[in-house]
Amino acid sequence: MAPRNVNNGAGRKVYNKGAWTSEEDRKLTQYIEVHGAKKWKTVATKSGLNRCGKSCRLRWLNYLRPNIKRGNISDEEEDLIVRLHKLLGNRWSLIAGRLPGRTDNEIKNYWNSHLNKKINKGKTTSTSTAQERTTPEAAAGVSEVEREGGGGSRNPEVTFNVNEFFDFSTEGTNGLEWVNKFLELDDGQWISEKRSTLVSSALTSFSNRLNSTFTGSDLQWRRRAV
DNA sequence: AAGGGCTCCAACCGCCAGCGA
DNA sequence: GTCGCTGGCGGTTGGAGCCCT
Repeated sequence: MAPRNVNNGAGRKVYNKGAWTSEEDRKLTQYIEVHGAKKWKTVATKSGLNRCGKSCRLRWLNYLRPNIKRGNISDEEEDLIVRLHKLLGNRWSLIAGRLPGRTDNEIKNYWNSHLNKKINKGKTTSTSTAQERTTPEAAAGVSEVEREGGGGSRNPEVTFNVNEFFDFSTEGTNGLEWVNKFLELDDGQWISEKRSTLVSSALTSFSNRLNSTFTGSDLQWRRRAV
């Protein structure tokens, strides 16, 4: 689909909107390869794309950037998403930060189209899959953290301190402390059985992230949570 | 075969926080 | 201190493709 031109009627610059063309992708990729992915407004203007900076940023982060994994979300990844969602709620960027190569948008979409449905189904029928063992609150988008009086900075009514909970400052062991705390939250036999799988998955995730322990999303969450 | 409904996902939108002037 | 700009986030939308009748 060709991008459509949208006139805002206010005499301001009119940007292309809608699906990106391969030519636009090429231009954006070329520009970022040379100048880097920063100053998105500059990227948008200097790359010769008739797009706003936000649009360029989104396209790069969700589609063009290297090491993006697309589709084929594994069982381990799915388990991790479900568990993280149970704990964190709809903090897609934070969840995505724990799944190398996955974007917040992809996880959000995956949740809305696959997992949410599965969980809702699980609420009515007793089953044994990981995602269906999550609580009704989780299925309704309410995290454990939020239920227990916590949450992120986007909810002013909650007082949960992210830094205390995860203690990022002491994540010297490849950031696995949080995983242990996370897994300790759950009792019951299932978590014991799943623990090794989850830890293994988390290990893979974090070993891939040795060179940059935290993503920008994590850092932003920390900033906001303070 | 057709057309109506459904699903999935790329992209947009509005809001908010950080930062520099 | 405040104001405007920018980047990042979660929620939502729109359209292409698939499925069902």
